[in-house]
Amino acid sequence: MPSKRRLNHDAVVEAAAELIDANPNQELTLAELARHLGVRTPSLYNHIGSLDELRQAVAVYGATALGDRLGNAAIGRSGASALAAIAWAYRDFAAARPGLHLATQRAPQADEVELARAAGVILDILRRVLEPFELSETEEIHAIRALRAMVHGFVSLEQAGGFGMPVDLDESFQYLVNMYLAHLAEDSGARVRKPG
Amino acid sequence: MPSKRRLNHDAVVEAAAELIDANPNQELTLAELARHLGVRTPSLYNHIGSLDELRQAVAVYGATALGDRLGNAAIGRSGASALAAIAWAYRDFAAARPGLHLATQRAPQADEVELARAAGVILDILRRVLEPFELSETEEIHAIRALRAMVHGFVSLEQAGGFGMPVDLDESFQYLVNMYLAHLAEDSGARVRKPG
DNA sequence: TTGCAAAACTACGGCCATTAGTTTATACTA
DNA sequence: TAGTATAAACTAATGGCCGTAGTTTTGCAA
Repeated sequence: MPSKRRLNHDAVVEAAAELIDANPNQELTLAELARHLGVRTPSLYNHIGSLDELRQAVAVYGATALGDRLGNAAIGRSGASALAAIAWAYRDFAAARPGLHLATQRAPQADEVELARAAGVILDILRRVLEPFELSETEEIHAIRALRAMVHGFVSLEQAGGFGMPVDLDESFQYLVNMYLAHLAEDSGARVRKPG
Repeated sequence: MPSKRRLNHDAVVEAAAELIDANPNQELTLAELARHLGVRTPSLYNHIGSLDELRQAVAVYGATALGDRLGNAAIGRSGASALAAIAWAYRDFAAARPGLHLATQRAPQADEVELARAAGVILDILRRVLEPFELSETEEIHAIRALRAMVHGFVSLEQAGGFGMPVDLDESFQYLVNMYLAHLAEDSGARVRKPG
């Protein structure tokens, strides 16, 4: 028997995240969320400004959760090992919270501040993990963009059911990660081997 | 002065594609499409079954257009040159028709037949272009998945505004393509160099 | 010229987001 | 412990959307 006065902003955002994880393909509605929370739709407006604002909050929530996971994955590792762990942690996150991962993609324009902060955390993690490879500033950005594109693309296609062939997806993902690490080792190794 | 009896299924689908290209971020509505076509919303139902069915038709239209572009890009090229041309053609397509590219992603479940056909065309193009590398069946699938993931991921992040750093995006894309081609050459080259 | 099929229309129902105004529960104060 | 203020719930209502039913109109074909 739920008493009144039990919701708050975070509880609504987390419930929305659960809802889209349960049904990643259909989009979030306030009506469905209210039903799920045992509340009338207008009551949600005591805690959120609008559906769009809620979507933004969910995106921030997802980006923060993702950053936590990636940061944890990198603890105690360095170099190629850390990069591989991060890549797999990203894929694990998307598998565990598919709706949240999707919601994090659709970038809203306004109120970028919080989302940018969450994205900045992830960027910092990647930068620190790439440090030992001693890339130039430009190369580092290329490398970060490449990693993000590869991992995000693979996971998105996988979740959309875009990979139909009967070959193990884990192996394909490992193939992709290996490609990235080999390229990085080659670039970095070439520089180390040719010091002056 | 538009006369009556001028719409048909293809015209509606193409108008929908134009509409989402003009506004890739907001989703397709029949009301807006009808306004754009100078027609009342129910009139559209003479040519489509439902909004969902229209979305599927737009996805098929987009996948077919993409397949055409990729096929054209590969004409007269082979090996690494063909792969690079295909990657760039994909990115060009997404830049030219951002809404159509997005619509092609969201894979509907039902009526997969037509979409599967369009996807099969693209798969065949990639397979034929990869032939000279003489990969095993499994390696070929890994290679196709990797290419799709990289290109799709880069383009998706680029269009979502996910790349904020001030470094040229063309160069980053080239970095990614080079990584792929180098990996492929190494694998293939290793096999050729070590024949027995 | 006339008839018919298809493509347009009007009218309507149901669901959704959102706003306005009201009631009620909880927490703080005395 | 009793009273009050605040905030969170509610009901009611609006306008937009998709989709259906039934009607009118158009353009082609006989």
